[in-house]
Amino acid sequence: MGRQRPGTPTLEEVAALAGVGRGTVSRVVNNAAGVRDSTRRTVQRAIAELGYVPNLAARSLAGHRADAVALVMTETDWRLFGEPFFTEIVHSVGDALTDTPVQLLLTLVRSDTERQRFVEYARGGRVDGVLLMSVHAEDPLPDMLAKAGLPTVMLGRRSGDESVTYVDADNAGGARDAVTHLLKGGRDTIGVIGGPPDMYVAQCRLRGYREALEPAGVEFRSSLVVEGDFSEESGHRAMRDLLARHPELDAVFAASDSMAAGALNALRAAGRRVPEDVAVIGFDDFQPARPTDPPLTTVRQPLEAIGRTMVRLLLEEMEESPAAWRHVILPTELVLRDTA
Amino acid sequence: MGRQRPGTPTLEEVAALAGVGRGTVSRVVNNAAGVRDSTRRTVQRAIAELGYVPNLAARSLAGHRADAVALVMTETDWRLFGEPFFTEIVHSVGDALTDTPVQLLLTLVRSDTERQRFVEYARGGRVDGVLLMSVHAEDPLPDMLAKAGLPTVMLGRRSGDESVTYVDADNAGGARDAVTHLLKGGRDTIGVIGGPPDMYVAQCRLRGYREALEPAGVEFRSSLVVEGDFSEESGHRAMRDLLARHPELDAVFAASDSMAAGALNALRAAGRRVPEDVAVIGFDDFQPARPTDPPLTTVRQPLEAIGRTMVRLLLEEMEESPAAWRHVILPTELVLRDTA
DNA sequence: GTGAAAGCGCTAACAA
DNA sequence: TTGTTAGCGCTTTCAC
Repeated sequence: MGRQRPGTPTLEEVAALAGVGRGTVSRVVNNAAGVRDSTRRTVQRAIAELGYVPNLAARSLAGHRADAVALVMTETDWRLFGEPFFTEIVHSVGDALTDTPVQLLLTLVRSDTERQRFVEYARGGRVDGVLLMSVHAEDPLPDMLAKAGLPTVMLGRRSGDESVTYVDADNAGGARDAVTHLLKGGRDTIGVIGGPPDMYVAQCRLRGYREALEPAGVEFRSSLVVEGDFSEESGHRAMRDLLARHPELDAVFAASDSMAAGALNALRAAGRRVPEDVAVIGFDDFQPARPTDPPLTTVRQPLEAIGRTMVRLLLEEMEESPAAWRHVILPTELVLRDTA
Repeated sequence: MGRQRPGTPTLEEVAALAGVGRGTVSRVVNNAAGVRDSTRRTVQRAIAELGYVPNLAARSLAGHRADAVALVMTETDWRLFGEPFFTEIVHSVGDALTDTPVQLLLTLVRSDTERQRFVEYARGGRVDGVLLMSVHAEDPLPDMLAKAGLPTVMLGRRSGDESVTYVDADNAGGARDAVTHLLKGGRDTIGVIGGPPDMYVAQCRLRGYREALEPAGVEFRSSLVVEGDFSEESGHRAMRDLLARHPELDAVFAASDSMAAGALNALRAAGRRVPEDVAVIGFDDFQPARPTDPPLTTVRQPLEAIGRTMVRLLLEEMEESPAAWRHVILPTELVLRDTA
């Protein structure tokens, strides 16, 4: 497991070649002020000549920082890897870090072994902060990191009273908007394809559904609620169940776009026209699975803003460890794409 | 950008509490031999009491290794993120590392800035080796890493005479098998949906197609070749072009499963029955995009073995930097799934 | 089997 | 503006 990369020049050798002290070279390398321009150039030449690259372990040890942050995906998130949701978050996090010297590290945590390994990695000082995509209520990782005093920001929350800094979308509000839109369109038998009930995000979206029904005077019926797992396949299955139970339904709100896509196909297979007979609204603003799919009305999450905000909060916590955690909830937007 | 995590206990404090020397604690922490069992237990108790976690920067600095490897995805690979291809590789790489103390770091390189940042990270000694998924011919990253003396293993190769250690599937052979199978089934007007011509993997798969035609006495016609970019959409488009040019074709070999899925839909939209009228074979053994899709005959790459082999080669190069690079080509397998 | 001591290469504080 | 110096916390000889 050992490795050597001998022959790597050190600060000291650069200093010797440039005929200056170690401190000066360090200042040049770190772009610090207080170095005469001519000196700086001399040093830069020496750096180039030797092909000097700073030893990051030494820098970390002396400087008490790693200049790196981790974006952790748990087993659960991993399934979302393919979703534009995930892609966009990673992209926006990456974008938010481009102007900093911070390296972004994606890590996959699938088992307790890996969880343990990662915690040791993080506590060992290899990263200055952690972004978590995990949202499952029972995941101990957020608390392990928080207990270790590591700046941590979560995407979404595990429950209503989350004790770790997080950024979330207004899930209940988005769902409310979607269902209200359907009601205004004259639909009143609206099925719901919900997410896993143990995920807070799913609870919120279901709550939004109920909150929209009330002011419209439409009674909530639990037989109109079917449970999915955010996957397209589960949406398909759920839609078939719903149709069997309520052939008369005229609209469906799905808690994710993947499930909405599955529902769409199930409806078509059953001979229903979408959206004429049954309107479908999804959540997340993923692109349709196939280019041949019709555009779907959906609740858009501001993914770019979510990623950017997560980074902002993390960097802030890294600067000055704040006394308390903070929460940011970002608004969603109903994107109408149906022709009917 | 600064950060502190004060109050973290050090080796020295553990040694003091346990009433032993620093060296002994180090041996215990690293599970090294040569410590009396009773001493070991005393030390472990002290470690637990203090909640000691090794400072990885110090360990790296003194031990000349990082106990971490990076799996780099370039912009190009990023699009594959969603594909089971990618997922499986990452999983098998992760699996291959579970029994080692090596942390796997996924990193995304989208721009020259990020490329530069990563190279500094790697050359700075934060990782002991690098796994590359990039396969584009013009990517300078492999050479940058090789020049820096970093153990590097690529998935796929950039050209026929690759100068960096790599693991690849037998792409030409797999394509040959697929097309031979079609020919044996009595199909002789076989369209090809190829990948980007600047990618070696695409060249190999196209070559395999030609190699299969020859012994069968079927003439190669360039009008039967259409270029895609591995995406489902490009497969759809390509299939329409092919149909327009050769309405009489009775089979299609697509250089990726995504393109095969796109082709499948285009064929259906054109009223062709699959596989009765037109047989389709893909490559990669991705799952069909939708649960409602019929199973597709495909050329399976041994993804698990590829990931495992990459890790094995990398660990070997990390142990003893070898004099020369090595190549491993793994066989593919034709998986028949069509009913016809 | 164990302790002491010499670095690893850098940052940052302090002198000059 | 620049050089000097004291660590950062660990691994690894080398004595004992």
